[in-house]
Amino acid sequence: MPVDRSSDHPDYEEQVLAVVALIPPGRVMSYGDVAEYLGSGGPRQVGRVMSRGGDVPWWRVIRADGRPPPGHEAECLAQLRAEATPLRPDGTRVDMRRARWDGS
DNA sequence: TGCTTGACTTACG
DNA sequence: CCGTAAGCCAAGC
Repeated sequence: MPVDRSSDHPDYEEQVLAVVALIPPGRVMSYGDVAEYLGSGGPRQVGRVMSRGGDVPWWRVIRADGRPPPGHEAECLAQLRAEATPLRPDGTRVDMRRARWDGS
């Protein structure tokens, strides 16, 4: 009989991590962007996977307002800066208009 | 079974 | 710029 996966997504973590790994240096995606790219779940689910951690450039996934996740601001900004990611003049947020990656 | 929590987002004041 | 409110989805207790 067909497997009921209507509420079963054990591979979701793999999907999210795969997309994050595809983000090129100097670019970023918001949690909502990753969710939309996958076409499943939502920003919170992506955030949940990211919080679990993974061998991916997690710093390239930030909030929609261009601000890094709480508790990782310094590390995230350090990495973004090292990769020449377009930052706001204040240096505390990312210039989403330029840094946002659409998957091209 | 039901409420709380969380690396979210958008809108309003 | 900051705080609050509502919407959102899955996991944990």
